Amino acid sequence: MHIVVDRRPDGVALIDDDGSETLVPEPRLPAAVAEREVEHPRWVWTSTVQWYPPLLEAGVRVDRCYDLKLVDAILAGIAGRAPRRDWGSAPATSRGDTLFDLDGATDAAHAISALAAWESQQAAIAAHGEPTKLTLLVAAESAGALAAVEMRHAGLPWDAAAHDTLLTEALGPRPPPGQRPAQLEALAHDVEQLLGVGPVSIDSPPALVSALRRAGLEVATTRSGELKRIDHPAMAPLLQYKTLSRLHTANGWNWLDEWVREGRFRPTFVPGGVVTGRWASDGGGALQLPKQVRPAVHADDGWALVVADAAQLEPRILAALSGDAAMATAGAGGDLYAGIVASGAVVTREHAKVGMLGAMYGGTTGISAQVLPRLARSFPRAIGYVEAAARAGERGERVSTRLGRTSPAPPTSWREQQSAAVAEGAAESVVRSARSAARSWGRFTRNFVVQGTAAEWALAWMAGVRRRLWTPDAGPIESQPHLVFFVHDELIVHSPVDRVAEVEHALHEAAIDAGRIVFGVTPVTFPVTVAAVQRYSEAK
DNA sequence: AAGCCTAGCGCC
DNA sequence: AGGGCGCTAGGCTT
Repeated sequence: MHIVVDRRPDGVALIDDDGSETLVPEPRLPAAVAEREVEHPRWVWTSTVQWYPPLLEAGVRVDRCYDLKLVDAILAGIAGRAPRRDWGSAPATSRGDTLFDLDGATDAAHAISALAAWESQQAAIAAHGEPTKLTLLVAAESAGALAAVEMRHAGLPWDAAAHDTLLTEALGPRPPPGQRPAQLEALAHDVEQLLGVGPVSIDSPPALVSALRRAGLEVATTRSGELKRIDHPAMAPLLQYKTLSRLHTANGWNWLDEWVREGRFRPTFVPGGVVTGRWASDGGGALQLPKQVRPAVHADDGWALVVADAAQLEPRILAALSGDAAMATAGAGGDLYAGIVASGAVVTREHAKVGMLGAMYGGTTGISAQVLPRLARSFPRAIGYVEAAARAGERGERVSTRLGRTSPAPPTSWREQQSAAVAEGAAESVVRSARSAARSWGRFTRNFVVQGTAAEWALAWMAGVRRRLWTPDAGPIESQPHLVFFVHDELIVHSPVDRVAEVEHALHEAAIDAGRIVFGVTPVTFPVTVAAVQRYSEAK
């Protein structure tokens, strides 16, 4: 038995094999939106990552969609709605042509209930104080989900032979399973000899700490930062061992075997996977691709990788969020940190950079803390904005991104800790640890507003690039310039060499659009650096 | 054996 | 006593 979902003038029909129909009310849309929807249908479905891959396999590219699960997660944060768990297995419905054959009455029931979810979500958005912004967020989140599935489908072009060569040059030939590569073996041997306290289980931090202490070195951990400050001949081979061991275990031959097939790395991107709205990845460590292995990311013959990076995205986001005209001016020249130096606020570009990063992360030590007062004098609105977000977090309040994604409420245990600290006769240690926890939550909310809004800008950018790259009736996605990689503020497009110029144009234009979409009229610019290369490592 | 935690390091 | 992640190995618990 099959049930076909079909759109009708008076609603959405679920048609059974025997011709019987169940009519579900058409979700209502504002007139202007409805008109646009007719020209550019937006598929409403429970989950893009669930439904889109088989469509792509079948050669179907979806232009726009509405992802019920992703929107549900956003709204659950805002309205205190309980996130829904039982989405069932059926897509909701199409808006436009028939897309799915649904199998059986159970799926039909799911389709009806998903339609109800759509209406409930629309009502929640309409009731929100900023429905227009929220609608943009929902559209951007859903467009990102389409791009995520498309990027996995196309895959990142990967030169496995080049990867093998760089591994062999660094580690020696690939060893049999269970054995250490020759270079790691040699370095481990050197470390043992130079420490002179017998055999050392170099891969076990506790064992390594005790060996170092036996050798008379006062260390608490085996972190490379701590080891670097120690003057001892064993430190050089030990630090090199750690670097190479990391390469071997995280992105070595095993990784290559598992993740690269037919010249493509196909990671699973997880839209909305991070609390701030950033993407996460699942498997392959896609968002932590080390610079060491980027020479293996290689365009096909006759193609190029167009690598684009949003320059100093987060401080620019902060400037726009806070309406800091002085910081907008500092960023107008293309290098925001150089602009901060030119403003006279600080003396070096490095101070400008670590100062701004510290302001956005809540740094309290070092150069970052030293230059903060100077930045606060020159850019009071920008610095004031993150300070206010931090204070709100310390009070247990929630904060919001530009388009309306909200930070989670602090856990109950946090609230109890705060209550205990203000109770009469609270021990000083209790007060101290509560204050520390409050500051910590404040650093989270401080960063949330910037990181989360930057994620919104990046989604809008990606959606604009995706739309510009696609030409209907010109073959499948992977035969045209197409997105292949995304990391927070960076995009890679795989493009035929003779179309690179238009791809570069698309990347620049979409960045300008993204600023307008997220912030409306703002003096803040969002420049992107673009480089067409053969290997990822040649960019930047 | 499987599941969970920690240390440590990679990325933005 | 600087935000957000994912992954691996070691080492513990169940």
